[in-house]
Amino acid sequence: MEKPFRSLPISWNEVEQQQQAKRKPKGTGRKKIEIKKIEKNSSRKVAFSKRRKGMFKKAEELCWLCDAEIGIIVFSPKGRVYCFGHPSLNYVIDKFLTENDEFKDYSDDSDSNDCVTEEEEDGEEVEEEGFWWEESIEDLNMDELEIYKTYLEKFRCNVVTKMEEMVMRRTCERDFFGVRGRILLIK
Amino acid sequence: MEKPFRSLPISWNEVEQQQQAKRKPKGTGRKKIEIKKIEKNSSRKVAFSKRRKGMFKKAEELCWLCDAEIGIIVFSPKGRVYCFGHPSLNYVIDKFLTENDEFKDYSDDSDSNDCVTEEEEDGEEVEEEGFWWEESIEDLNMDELEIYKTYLEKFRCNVVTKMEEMVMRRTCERDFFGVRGRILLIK
DNA sequence: AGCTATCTATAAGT
DNA sequence: ACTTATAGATAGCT
Repeated sequence: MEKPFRSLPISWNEVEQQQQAKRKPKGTGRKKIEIKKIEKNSSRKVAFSKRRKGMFKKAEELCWLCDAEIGIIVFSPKGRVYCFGHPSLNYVIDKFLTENDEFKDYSDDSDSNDCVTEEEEDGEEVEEEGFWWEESIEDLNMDELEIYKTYLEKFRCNVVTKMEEMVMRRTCERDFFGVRGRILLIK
Repeated sequence: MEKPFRSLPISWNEVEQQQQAKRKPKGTGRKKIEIKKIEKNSSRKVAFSKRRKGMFKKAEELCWLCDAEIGIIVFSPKGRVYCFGHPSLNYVIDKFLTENDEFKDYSDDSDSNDCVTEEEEDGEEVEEEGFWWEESIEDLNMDELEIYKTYLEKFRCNVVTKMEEMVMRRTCERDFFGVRGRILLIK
């Protein structure tokens, strides 16, 4: 055991720093916890906030990395709701409920081709008009404006409802675009 | 620098182990990745599976630790659906939809400005009556409708901007109500 | 489906 | 809120 000191992969400086750090830790660091209800009120609130954000971030990353569609609804014990949705919560819920209703045939592909982006369906006629609210209303005539007004009513109703909810719950995380959809303006 | 060896917090054995480990790493270890769509098919599949499981675990822990109610729906790009629900997915969705549908009278406005900043643009007139989009447009005449249209243009422009931003970020968590403001309808 | 180095999330403490 | 040590998640291999 007569190795020369210089063979150590850790320098004296580093060792000193480590020892120094051990003497006066600025924080205690993360501890292992049991996964059971946190009884202390303040701790539970902090954990809820941190972990909720963490989970939503994970969801966002999963959407982005793997092109997934995700909807998340979280109710706190107090009943406050927090949501995440991509492309929108209502889109995901609708899709889920629809698929649940019509007994869709999920033939087992044994996971082999999952998470593979589906190519454009050729037969599907997709209107490329865009969203109705993206249309300019400058050129609309009175009749068209009337129709627009109808859509607007529905749209505004959703906005107001959403806004009141958000204000009440003091959260701005709620997906607003429940009214998202493509509607062709009749001309 | 004549410290005795025994003051080292790291033993020779540990040092040897570390050096040994460096010589023959059994894996390359985790690498930092950009959060954008994983183009390689196989990698995306694997990431989707791992991260989906990870997220569901996080959700489960959040439920247990903080007594939360959570529902999660995930669609893979292929269209396969994966769910999580506590106490059950249907319970959470029902609760969410019920709260969404029924119009609630929120009389407590003590905290109503928590997540929004009221801002006056360009010295515009500000009224305390309410939001212009809360007004019924049923009774507006042509001139008033014209004015409404002008506000709507601005409003819609904000909505479109926000939406594009959201699509860019692929998240619907963002606060949409940057456009909130009180504007008096001239009558 | 396992392994491990490394990155990331987060429990405690300030 | 901010910091920091550490538990936990996971990218790249096999």
